[in-house]
Amino acid sequence: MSAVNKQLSTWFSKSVLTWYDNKGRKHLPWQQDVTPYKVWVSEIMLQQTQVTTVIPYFERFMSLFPTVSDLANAKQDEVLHLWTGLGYYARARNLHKSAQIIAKDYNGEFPTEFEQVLALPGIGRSTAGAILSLSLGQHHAILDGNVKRVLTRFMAVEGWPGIKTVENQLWQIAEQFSPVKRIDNFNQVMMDLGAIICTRSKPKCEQCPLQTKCRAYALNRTTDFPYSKPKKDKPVKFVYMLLLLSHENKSHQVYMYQRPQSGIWGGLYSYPEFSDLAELELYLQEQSLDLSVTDLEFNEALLFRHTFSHYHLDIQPVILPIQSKPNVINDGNDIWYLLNDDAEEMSKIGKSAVTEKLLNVLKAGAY
DNA sequence: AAGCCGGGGAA
DNA sequence: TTCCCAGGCTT
Repeated sequence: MSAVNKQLSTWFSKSVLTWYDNKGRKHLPWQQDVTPYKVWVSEIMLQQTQVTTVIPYFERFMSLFPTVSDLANAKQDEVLHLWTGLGYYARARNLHKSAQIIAKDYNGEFPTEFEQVLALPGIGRSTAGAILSLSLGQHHAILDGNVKRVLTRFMAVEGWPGIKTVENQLWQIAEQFSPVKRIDNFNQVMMDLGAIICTRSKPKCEQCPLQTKCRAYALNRTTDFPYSKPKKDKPVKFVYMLLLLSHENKSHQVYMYQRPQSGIWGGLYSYPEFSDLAELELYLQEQSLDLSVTDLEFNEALLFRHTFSHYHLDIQPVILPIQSKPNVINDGNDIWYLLNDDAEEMSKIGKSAVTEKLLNVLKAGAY
């Protein structure tokens, strides 16, 4: 394992810190009146999610939950509701869970020991380092997607960073490049460089403060790094989604149930799913709806594909208007969701983007 | 080490 | 279409 030359390390940090002073980002919402809480929330939201997407979510979140205690006292549904559309909903559940731990074990004050922060659900090594360095100036390295890109290119690190040995190597380089002073600015500028200059495609090497000593640039192989993940074909899954529509008291309502905490869309409200028509038929019988699948007329034009990171999901919506609500399905863990626009604010529930899409289908169909 | 977990933007 | 993004957790 080759240690990084001391001179190179000094040159590296000095170069990027000068660039930070001139071009670094200093006006992001979570960079104003910095606190560990704000940095924490932003770091969680920014996991696998781009800055421009996060900003409006962050603003709403902070105005609803200004402190850790506010978050801890909130209902999980409120938190998931604010998270609707952001994805990776375990982040929201863990954020909420952590807030309650902080309220209970740390009197509502965000912990300041690395090990304590690392122990909170949803916070790994990089996020813990980011929170404590950016908000309190503690000396920890970070290794997110931006830093990985900058470092793999600068040092021409071969191999996919998902492999443990490569990742360990990157952590070592990250630590050796970290300056004793201005660790907060250093970590910030590493992310800035990765986001603004050392981009995935078409990196702006002409503007890069590291260009003269960048190995990938010298080799004319910038786009080789970081090595991409070996690809695998995504499997295709299929589901029917049942949109049970009730029309009562001049209002349209659709049946939704809360999904289990684990698995896809954990804790979010969604529609009943069926893998085949036999299953759907059985469900209708159980609900005493006096309907058979032969009565169903689903519009195949409504079929659409939703793609996850690891599989494709083909979704066939089945819209089924009914005269009166069956009293069998209501198990206390479900709701009849009002379709009126002004009713939306009343239902503070977490929904997936797919759910939102189907709600729009219903509204477009004048239901 | 590999799989799971979302959604959107870029190319 | 595919790929990746301020990753972490589970198996």
